[in-house]
Amino acid sequence: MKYNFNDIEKKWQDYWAKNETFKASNNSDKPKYYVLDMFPYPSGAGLHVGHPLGYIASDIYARYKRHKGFNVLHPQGYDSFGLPAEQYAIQTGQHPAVTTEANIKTYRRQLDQIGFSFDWSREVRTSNPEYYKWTQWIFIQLFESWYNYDSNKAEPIDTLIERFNVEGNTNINAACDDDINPFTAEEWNAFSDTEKQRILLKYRLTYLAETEVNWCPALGTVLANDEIVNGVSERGGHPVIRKKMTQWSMRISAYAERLLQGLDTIDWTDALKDIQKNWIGKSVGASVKFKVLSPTLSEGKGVDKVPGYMTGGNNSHLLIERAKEMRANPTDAEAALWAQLKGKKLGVKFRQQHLIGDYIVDFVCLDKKLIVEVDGKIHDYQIEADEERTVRLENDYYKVIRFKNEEVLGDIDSVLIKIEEALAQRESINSKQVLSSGKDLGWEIEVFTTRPDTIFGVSFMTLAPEHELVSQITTAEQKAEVEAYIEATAKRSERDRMADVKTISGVFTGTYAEHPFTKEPIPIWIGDYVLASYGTGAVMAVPCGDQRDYDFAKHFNIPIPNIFEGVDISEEAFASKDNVKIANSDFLNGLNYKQATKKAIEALEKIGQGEGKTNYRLRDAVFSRQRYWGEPFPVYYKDGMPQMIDEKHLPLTLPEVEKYLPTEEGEPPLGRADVWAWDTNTNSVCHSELVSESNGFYPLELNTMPGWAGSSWYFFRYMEEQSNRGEAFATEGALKYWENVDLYIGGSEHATGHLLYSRFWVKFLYDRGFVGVDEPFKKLINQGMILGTSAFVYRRLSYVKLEGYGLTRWHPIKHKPIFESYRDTLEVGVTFKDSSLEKEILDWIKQELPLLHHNKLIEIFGNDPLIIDLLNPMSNEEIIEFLNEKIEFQYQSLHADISHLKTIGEGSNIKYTDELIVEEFKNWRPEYKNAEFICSDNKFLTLREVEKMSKSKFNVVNPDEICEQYGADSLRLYEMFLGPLEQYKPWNTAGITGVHGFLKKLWKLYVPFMDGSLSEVEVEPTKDNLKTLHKTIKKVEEDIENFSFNTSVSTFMIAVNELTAQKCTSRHILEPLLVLVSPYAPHIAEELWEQLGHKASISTAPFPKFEEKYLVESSKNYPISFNGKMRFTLELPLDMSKDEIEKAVLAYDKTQEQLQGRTPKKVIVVPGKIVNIVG
RNA sequence: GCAGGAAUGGCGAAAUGGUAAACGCACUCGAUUUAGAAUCGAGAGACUGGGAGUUCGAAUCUCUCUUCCUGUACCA
Repeated sequence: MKYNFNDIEKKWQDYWAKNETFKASNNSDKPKYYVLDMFPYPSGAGLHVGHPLGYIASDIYARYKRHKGFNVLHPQGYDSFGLPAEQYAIQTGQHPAVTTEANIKTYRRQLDQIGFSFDWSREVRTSNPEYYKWTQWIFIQLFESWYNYDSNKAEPIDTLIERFNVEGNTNINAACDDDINPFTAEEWNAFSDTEKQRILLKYRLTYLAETEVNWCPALGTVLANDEIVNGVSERGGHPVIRKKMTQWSMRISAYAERLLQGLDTIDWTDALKDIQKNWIGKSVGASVKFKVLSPTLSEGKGVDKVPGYMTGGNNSHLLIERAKEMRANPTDAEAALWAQLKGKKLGVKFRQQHLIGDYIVDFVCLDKKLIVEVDGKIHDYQIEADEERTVRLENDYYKVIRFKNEEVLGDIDSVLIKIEEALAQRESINSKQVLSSGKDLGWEIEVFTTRPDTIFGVSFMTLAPEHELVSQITTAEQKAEVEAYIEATAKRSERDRMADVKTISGVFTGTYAEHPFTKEPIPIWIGDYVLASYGTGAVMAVPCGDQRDYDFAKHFNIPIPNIFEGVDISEEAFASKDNVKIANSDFLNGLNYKQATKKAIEALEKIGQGEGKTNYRLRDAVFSRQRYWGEPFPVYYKDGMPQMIDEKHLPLTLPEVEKYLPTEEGEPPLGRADVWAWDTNTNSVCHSELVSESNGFYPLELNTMPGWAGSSWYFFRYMEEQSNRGEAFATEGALKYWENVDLYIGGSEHATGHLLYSRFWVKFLYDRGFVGVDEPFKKLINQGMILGTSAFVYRRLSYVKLEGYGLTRWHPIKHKPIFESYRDTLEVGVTFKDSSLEKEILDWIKQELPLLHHNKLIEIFGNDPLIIDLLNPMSNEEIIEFLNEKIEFQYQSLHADISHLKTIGEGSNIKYTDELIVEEFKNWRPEYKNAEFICSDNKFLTLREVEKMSKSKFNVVNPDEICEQYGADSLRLYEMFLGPLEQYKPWNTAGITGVHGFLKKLWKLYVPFMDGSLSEVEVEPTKDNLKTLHKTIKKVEEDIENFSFNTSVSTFMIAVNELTAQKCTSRHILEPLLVLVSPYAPHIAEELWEQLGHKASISTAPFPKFEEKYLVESSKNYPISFNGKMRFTLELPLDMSKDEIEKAVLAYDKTQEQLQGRTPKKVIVVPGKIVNIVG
């Protein structure tokens, strides 16, 4: 009787599929249990051994729960919209639906072969129109909702409109855009429909807004913050730039507080909760307004007040004469334009030939910082190029628009319209002054602080260099320095700033703010340690309580007042909030952090210069993607305003396009669709060319939804049976029965994406009464990743090093690829010189160069004029001479596919070595065909390193082979046996024979039942049999409940070893044992269960009941320790009292031997555990 | 920098404050076998990263240092 795992596994997989063994019921007397795996994306590479880890764990749990009498929902499906299929479509022209379908087939085959107990009747795919109909429906609900902070939940937008109708918006406490203007009910009712829509958009939970987004040109799409890793795209590693675009956004920030609070109600790991907490980034504190003092008020500390129109720089005294001269002699175009601009003809004041910094601009509106330039004459006195000057001016927040002489003279009307448009987009400086209550200049700086208690410790303020007030408050004296600083910091990339956090830099603006309580002047600095994007872009610096402020103050010799009682701040700031009293702080003296914070906020509120405030780091989520393969928005545009398609006309299905690329105009791929407009007459999609608002044909939205749209609610869809899915995303009964996911297993990489967004959507659906739970996943476990061992080959690259123009440049030399066998002295990314290697390269170039060498040079060095123009005029000899000593080298490491490595052993013991099979590697890529391989000892070695298992790293191990060789049960057991579920572990098949051997041994225990060698008489279990069984039941049950699957595999091994030694043939032992094993190794369990004579599947057989009585012992082999060290053991009855044990132990020979006549000081007796003798 | 986690044989790992190293791989020897594989049996091997403390007793609790991993990035 051999254990034919392949046949057995096939047999039971077919049986389960045919009998729908794991189909969940929506009507059951059993308690419910919902086990879910994180939604897989069906990639073209199929499953590798890392993927099933979590699936096996959840499957064990699901099967265990069935044995425990639960009605288990354990579904699976596919997050089938996504980038890879689209990238593939762009490359090959294959429709993403086709490749996705093929990928799903592979996935399904592989999943089936591992024997998962999924209820496939409930499968969902996000790319199915019957599914995304409801994704679109949820989007519409979000659009039709606003967030009311008073009731603290989302409400239908109609309730907001009603309130606008009767009271305007001044009393509304809503999550909304920042730029809301107050209006009364009368004003609201007078607004046009379009205007009303525009305003409502600022309140809706999903809204259109111009946002700065992470644009990835290579992928042609926008990426979310969490899709960017180290400044490049997570998928593909392409560069990402900031770009302004009109996008759909989700007002997730409205839910920041509830997303944070909700974490306390769910059973997730602390690590995961911490990640979400950090991402939400709540800080409680106060917003404080500091009045900006005019320099004259600062009593000699500032400089004389400069009139607002004097915007010239330090050279004004020289330039002003030229400006006057130019005003007197305008060109025709300038004169014509000036006639139209002067005297506030456009509603704003323009000045002509005006000094801005060191420039003279043609026309400027200072209030709106708009400069109008008329080109066409030579500015002989002006050396800088116009472009550079524009950049400098725009750094100062001026907007520069240019016109040509001909434009002004030929069509002055359109020039004026353009100027008016530009003016309309500019904010007025004066309008800000109206809002403020500053004493003199009328400006205020608002800051956010988490430490309002330290307000008396403020000795300066720091603004981000990008802060809008900087250019306005900077005094003439400081102007040059401030401008230089802004320019310098603008050049520093984000990465530079990050890498270099130690350098302290900043500049004084020359202006002072007024302390709200002491009225002392506080110098205002700018510094790039303050981020424009967080809070208000300004901080009140408290150097004694904040290390960065402290460092800044030390560096620039700014006073550091100490406001903490009895704290030494001579070396560093005191940043703790605990155990300290405030001092030198007027009315806050003697208070602790909490009391002082409260009192300071009260005082600020009293004088109207601040209030308690909570800040969140969480930003609204961009929801648009410029992609084809995603859910279309159910949106068309009327008067530029988005309109929702009525839900009864959903789904709005994805149209066909001939190509999956953006259009020539840069529109998303849907812009290519011929049939992509909305006909409001028939409520259906119509030909794009028909668009005409008067006839009711409107353009449809061209963006599609991001990947997280479909995955934010799929767990509800599983609750509904296929047949009822038409009427709702899930019926009320189904939602009520299944509630939410009891156990969710997946990787921690989804911590800030999927897991946060789904919580947001669920809370929203809950608010609007569509679901009855406000958290999707009650318990969540992160499985660790299985790592692969990659192989790296080292490629030697050659460069020409040229110096000049103050820069060093390395020009790559394009010779055939050269690979070197790995040795530990090879370093990646470091350039070095080597004369013999250089000679080789020079010889090669010499040989390559023909007499007319221009084209060849381009072939070798690339078409870069910096080097080609340099070398081309030289003769061949001169070129070689010139290049001498200028060649440098560098190593680059590349992934080789591990299948190109030599193997040792065969069959089950096959192992990859470090050695590369050069011929296979050469044939892998056409560009390696002629590559040179430098071996050592006739071997070409790779560097093996453990990293994430991934197709792109060519280190994947496919589970198919394991299944074929050892069977799915062995794979399942082995993956669990590798170690704790959450741990990261490299894949190594070395131990798989161990678990496979265990299964064979298990099988052997049952052979007597199969080969007829067992007599018909039932064998009664022995005491030992029962002890082994019940010990195992207890341990396995505990282990599964604790998700400690590795230890239960050991427990099975121990049980089988013991039962084999006991020669157990009792059905009363072997039957329950199968049920214990069944969640882990279901195929063998089913087969043996059947062999024991059962007709029904083992899957719902009751889990054996643990009975303590079989483990009860009458005696215990007590470890006897002396001073905590165990010396020997002594068998004593368990019913002995403490005193009796002590007596018995002390009377024992060995005890006396150990004591050697000493009297023990103390004897510790823990009955049933241990005896410890001290002395 | 901050937050979280980890460190036990050659390897993966186990151990409610109570006999440290279970279980598996690899290794050695023996049996069976023409040989190998498979199977069976036997065996060798780590005193828990370093230091201190609490305790009758510490892998486990506290402090500290070292190394590694993960997350996050000047968050006011």
